[in-house]
Amino acid sequence: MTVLQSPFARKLGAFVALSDEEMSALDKLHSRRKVFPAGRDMVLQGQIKQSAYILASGWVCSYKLLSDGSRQIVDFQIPGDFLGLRSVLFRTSDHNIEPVTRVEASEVLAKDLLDTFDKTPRLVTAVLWAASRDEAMVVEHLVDIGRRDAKERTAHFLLELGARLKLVGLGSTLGYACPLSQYLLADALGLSAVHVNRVLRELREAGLVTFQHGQVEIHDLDALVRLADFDKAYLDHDGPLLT
Amino acid sequence: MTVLQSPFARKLGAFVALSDEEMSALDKLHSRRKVFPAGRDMVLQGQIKQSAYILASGWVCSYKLLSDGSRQIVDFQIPGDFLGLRSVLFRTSDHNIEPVTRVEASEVLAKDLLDTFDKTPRLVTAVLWAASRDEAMVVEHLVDIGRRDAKERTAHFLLELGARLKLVGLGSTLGYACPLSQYLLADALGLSAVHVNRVLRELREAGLVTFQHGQVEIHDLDALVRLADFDKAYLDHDGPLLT
DNA sequence: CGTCGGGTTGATAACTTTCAAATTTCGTGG
DNA sequence: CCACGAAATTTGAAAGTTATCAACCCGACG
Repeated sequence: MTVLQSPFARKLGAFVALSDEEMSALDKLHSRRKVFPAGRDMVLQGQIKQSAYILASGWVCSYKLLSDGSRQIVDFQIPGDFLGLRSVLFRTSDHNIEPVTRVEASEVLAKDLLDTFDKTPRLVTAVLWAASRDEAMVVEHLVDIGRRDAKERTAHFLLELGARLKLVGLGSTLGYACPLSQYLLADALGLSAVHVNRVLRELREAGLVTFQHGQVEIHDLDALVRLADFDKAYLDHDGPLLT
Repeated sequence: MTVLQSPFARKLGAFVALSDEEMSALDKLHSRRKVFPAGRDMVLQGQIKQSAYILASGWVCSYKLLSDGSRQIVDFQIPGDFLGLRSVLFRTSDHNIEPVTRVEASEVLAKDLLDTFDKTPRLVTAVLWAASRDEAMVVEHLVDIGRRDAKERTAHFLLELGARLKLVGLGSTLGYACPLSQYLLADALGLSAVHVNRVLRELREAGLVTFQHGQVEIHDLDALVRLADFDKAYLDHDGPLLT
């Protein structure tokens, strides 16, 4: 067992107990380190032969554009997350990926990924698990937008982000650094930026949570959890299922 | 190559060219045929050790309940779809699955699934692909709810359902049989049933599409596609990527 | 010093829900 | 074949939520 695991390897290891060989196959995927400035898309909707990425630092968002110019952010990715799996598995990408901040990521070529799958098949199962966990998050996001009003929705979103960041050591129950603008938040929550602003004010004035100057501070976790009907079960999964 | 492939095998074959051995491993998963009456849940949120299912006939929906009693339907599954993968991969299910009609399905025990993965690893890749395709649908659903108004949303949903049914031979560009009530539609679209009713009337009166008596009839496909900003790219993927 | 991208606020308009009450459809037993 | 009750659909009116439009403020930055 390597001492210096990548966050990505650690995540997969949570589901499949990885051998040294599998671990080193994962390490090889990290060889093409790249840097992306904030704002310039890494992956484009409709484009073919895209790469995947393993995020080392920074935040990105994946989103879809509609023909009327509006956009929906599907998810944010944080360090340790795997991006663009669908861009590789399908011939053409069905979404865009944009760095929210400056980003460091390892590019994973489609061929390298498929080769790795071929040589170390248990890694496929691990990736399947990781993909399912991502899907669970998208599903929760769907529920959020479909059945919660703006206040509950925003609260839920901030809690989820906090829980995810905590898992990778980037936040605590008290708060976390959050580089998102209210516009990004709006596009993720399916609201207008103006309304997000009002909702954040309400949450702040109610003493629940503040989001200012790139910092989320959770002042009343219990009340927030209650308001948002937040259940983090879909995020944690203890101990490897496959040994 | 077997002549009588299951719809599920055919679907996986669209991504990975399957050997006879892999094909027969898939067939073995179909041995526990079961029947479920409409309305009684097959899988329950929070329950552990659930099975997965391969749907042979009938429709089911997967949904989440909120503490205030409202629910959000995440997706409908139609014959050939694989259900409850996440219930197996995670220890406990994060969603409910309810048959919309009488349903015939093959139960797939967690152990059998993982054994199959172990013995025929390429099937894992195929399942990963299928899961990614499902995720793409959930993502599109998310965009639908987040950024389209009720009319566009409903139109998009009816088109997507049609496209999916056409893929398995259960519908055409002209229409399809649809066993969903307006309540189910509402829970899927994040609307109230009353509003769904009004929107359906508008679509009908505009001469675009009718949904009555369990039958969806598409009267003006072009206009509907334009209204909904529908792009079925996320649904078709021609020819196996892995050979 | 001027511009520009956030953030903030108010007023108004648009969309959707909720509540309440018909009306229709459908399965079942007589 | 008909009657009946339950479930689904339909419609209107009123209330609530969120978007849009239009300013204004502020700090960063060239």
